[in-house]
Amino acid sequence: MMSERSVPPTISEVAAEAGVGRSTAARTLGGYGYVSPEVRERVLAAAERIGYRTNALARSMSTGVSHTLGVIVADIANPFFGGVVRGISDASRSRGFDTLVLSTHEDLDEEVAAINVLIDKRVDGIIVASAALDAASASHIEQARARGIKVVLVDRAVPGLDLDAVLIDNRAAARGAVARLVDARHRRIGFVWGPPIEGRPRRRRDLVDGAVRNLWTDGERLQGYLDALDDEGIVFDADLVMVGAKTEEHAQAEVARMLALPDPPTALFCTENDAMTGSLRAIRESGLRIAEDISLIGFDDSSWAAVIEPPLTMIEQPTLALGAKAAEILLGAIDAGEGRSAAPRGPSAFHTLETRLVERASVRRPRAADGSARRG
Amino acid sequence: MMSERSVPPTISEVAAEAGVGRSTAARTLGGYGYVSPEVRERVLAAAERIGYRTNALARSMSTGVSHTLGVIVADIANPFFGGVVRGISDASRSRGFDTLVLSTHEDLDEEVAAINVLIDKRVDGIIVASAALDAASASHIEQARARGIKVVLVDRAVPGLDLDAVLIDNRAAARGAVARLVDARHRRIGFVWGPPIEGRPRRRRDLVDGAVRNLWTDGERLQGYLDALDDEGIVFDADLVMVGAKTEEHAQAEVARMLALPDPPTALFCTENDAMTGSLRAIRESGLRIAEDISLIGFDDSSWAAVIEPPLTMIEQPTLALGAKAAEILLGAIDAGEGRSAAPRGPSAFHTLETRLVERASVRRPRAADGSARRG
DNA sequence: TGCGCACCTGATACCGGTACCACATTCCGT
DNA sequence: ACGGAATGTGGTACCGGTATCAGGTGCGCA
Repeated sequence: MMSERSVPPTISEVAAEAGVGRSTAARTLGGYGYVSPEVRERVLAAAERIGYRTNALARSMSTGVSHTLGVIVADIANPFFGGVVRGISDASRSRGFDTLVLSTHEDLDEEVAAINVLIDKRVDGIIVASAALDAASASHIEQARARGIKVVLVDRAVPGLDLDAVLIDNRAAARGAVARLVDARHRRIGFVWGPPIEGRPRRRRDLVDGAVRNLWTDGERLQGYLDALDDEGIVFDADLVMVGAKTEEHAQAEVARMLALPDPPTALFCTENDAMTGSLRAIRESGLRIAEDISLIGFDDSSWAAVIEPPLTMIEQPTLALGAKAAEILLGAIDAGEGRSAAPRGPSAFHTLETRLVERASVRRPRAADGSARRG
Repeated sequence: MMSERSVPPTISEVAAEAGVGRSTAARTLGGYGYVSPEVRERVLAAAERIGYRTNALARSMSTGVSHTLGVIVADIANPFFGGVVRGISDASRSRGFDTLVLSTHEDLDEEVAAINVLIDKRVDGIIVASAALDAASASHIEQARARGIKVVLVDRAVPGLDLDAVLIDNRAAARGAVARLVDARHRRIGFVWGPPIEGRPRRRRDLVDGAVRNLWTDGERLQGYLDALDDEGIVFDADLVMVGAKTEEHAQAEVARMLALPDPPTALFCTENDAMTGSLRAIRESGLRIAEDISLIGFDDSSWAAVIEPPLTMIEQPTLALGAKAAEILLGAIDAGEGRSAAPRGPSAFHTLETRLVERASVRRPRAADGSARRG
């Protein structure tokens, strides 16, 4: 046990206590070099006695490695990122790495600041769910790389950046979900959580551009929705996609608007948790019943979705796995980079993890399908 | 912009580039001491040119402060802790501090390891939601304090430890919720998420001991339940409290058991999110309707609770504020401790934040109250 | 007995900053 | 013209580790 002092003991004090030289104590405690069994024993006992703990900062200083990973996400309070961070944290800790988590509130400037903090703290690698939309706006990431810090992207790719990325196939997942709706004979399908553009565009192109220009995942999901529509030869109707602020309140308003249309949607595809709750509110207000009157599929499964009445069909993302995989790749790159600076790095790639469409009971045939089906 | 090299430039290189001495460069870049305007300009330009960034590790080495806070929670993927961490993170970043987050999976050994990591990394302060139940099992926390690291507890107090703690009044919140149920004429109220003890104890004492011996918050909430019962002179029935594994599945099983009782509960108080979803599953299976057949109040409000049918009455915890407050107190203590080691520290205290009972529609009078009320 | 070689230990020069202090200017008042 | 303050700069000793290397000891073998 250590004494009452509030300044932690150093290796020199251990050496003094054990009656050996500083370097001998350092060798035992650091686990390198040669020390005779008796001396080792003596040093260890002394260290124990005065409560010695290695100063990781000092060690990092001389070795040049910090055994710390930086993680940058939009919002740590979002359960999706919570899962990702936990996956990263568990995977890296088992390899002896700690994680410094920074949350950017989906703001690119804060992301740049976060990268700088991580550079300053000399982290060995960075995992980032970047808000950058293209290589041009991702120079901060290149900065980090130029300093020898390995970077891997998670959840969101940055088109044009040659970096490993661990993702789900947002486009395919969306397409699959919408296809499921079409299979159930829906032809009027609302898309909730669209691009935050002003006014109501009529051309698909404007919509896609708007989405892509705002958040990578949203763009992909919108594309998937469009893909599914195209697959089935359903004509696109701009009135059925939400535009504007990405808030639960606005989602509710937009869904209410869609529901009031002369030819309202019979199904809704929600790309996000708050989009789903907003939709649910609008549906309740309108007096419609889920499944019977309107079908629903959402992104990001949660325990609640399974217990509400009726239970909701949802797309499940492997959050923990996303994080764990990103950490593995990053740690691998760090190990590889140890030997050489411009190591024989494999080509960077997208690592796509599987999503799962968890079918429950919120999808049913529309009451009055405009196609061949007739009222139930 | 910096060159292609992957080793970051140091202050000496900036000095060379600017044609000044190392200390002069250090003084300009570090913002201390005296430098003439022209030289300052020259140094700044040189730094900019070669892309210099201060090595925070080296700085921490000489100054002894790391401007980093350690945060230890049970599970970063749990939305409750997600909110707390975000509160901490936002509050401390605005004061120039970064946060190192460690997640312990509710395991005391991992918590001890986490504390050691933070000691090794020389964090300036630690915020911990400890799994320790008393001072005896919290020696790792004392260790950190003995080394001059300030510690504040969040979410959970550790009886016997003289430390600041930022909490909600779990007992009062539970009591209030149960009182609300009693007001609605319920007398058979189930308690979901009890102590993980084996067998079915009949005495209150055993239950409380079991709960307290497992997790501080759970013990408090159970006490609050008991308080409310006592207030209203309702006899305690051990059959109405869940015991055993704290999982959604087991909660479901226990609620199913209660519902099958000859005199089943007419209301349920759930102390946790998974307890609530487990209960909801059991209720659905039994064919009962929420509110009409069985009333419900749960802990930890979420957007889902507001949108399901009927919307659920829930206790809302101020997660962000809990984290922010803890960070403020810790940062304050760090500032104060700067001057003197055994500073004129105010007495440590419990800082209790308000919870709110968000009344929605899951509480109604029982169909056939055994007291004065009669079937609706 | 002497030599070489394992075996073991302590000095010492880093890492990249901070901070103190000595020293060199310049400028001013007297 | 000279002492001394004001101003500005560079030298250098830390912080607490790591890592290399020189050197001391004791042993075996010729």
